[in-house]
Amino acid sequence: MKAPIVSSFNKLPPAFYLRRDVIKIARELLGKIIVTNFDGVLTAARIVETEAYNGAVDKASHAFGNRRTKRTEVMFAEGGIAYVYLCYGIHHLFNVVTNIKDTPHAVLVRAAEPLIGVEAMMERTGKKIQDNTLTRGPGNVSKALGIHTRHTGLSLLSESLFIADDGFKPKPSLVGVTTRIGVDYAAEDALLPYRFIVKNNPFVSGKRTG
DNA sequence: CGACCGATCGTCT
DNA sequence: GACGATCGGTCGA
Repeated sequence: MKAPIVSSFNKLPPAFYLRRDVIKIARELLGKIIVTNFDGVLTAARIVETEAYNGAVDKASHAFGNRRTKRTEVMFAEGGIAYVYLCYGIHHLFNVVTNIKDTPHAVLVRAAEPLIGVEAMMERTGKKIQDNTLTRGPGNVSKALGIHTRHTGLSLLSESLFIADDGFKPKPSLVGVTTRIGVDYAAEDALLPYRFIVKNNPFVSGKRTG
């Protein structure tokens, strides 16, 4: 199979990530393409599910109350880099850091649709058959794309990891909004409508369909 | 279907 | 020393 021309992908510019409204950015990331090129292996997938984490005022955010630790420090940097952390000792969850320096906003990518490098994704995930679970759920997205905690802090304008816009946008009527998954501990903030999905897309995780 | 459970380890208390 | 922004398997209805 012929390798697609990656250079035709338009990287999202720094200005995309530097904006103040992380909710809006989370919605706009639907339809964008994550491209990774680690160790000469090219993979790409279109984002179909995201969650916004609204920094210091969001009880669900690791940076709630402006909590700075070694792990969360990258969220306080200028937008346009990756925040990757280990969840349950097993899963490497990929987030997009947004907003200006010292405002720790982030968008968790929860699901995507494979575009390039399906075979590599299957090898990385150990899946023997290609199905909707390949890039369904945040743990699987990272695993399939080869994203690891070692990549935390890496620029999203780098050659090995970036987010691209090919002009595709999901129809507004197909964008669903729900509460976030797995953040019950966040009390009233667990009720915020910060999760965005492409309706009817089989890669979307969870059961809340918006 | 839904409920439950084990895996596995860096991070923070 | 406890606990996850999870996943995949199993068990029972």
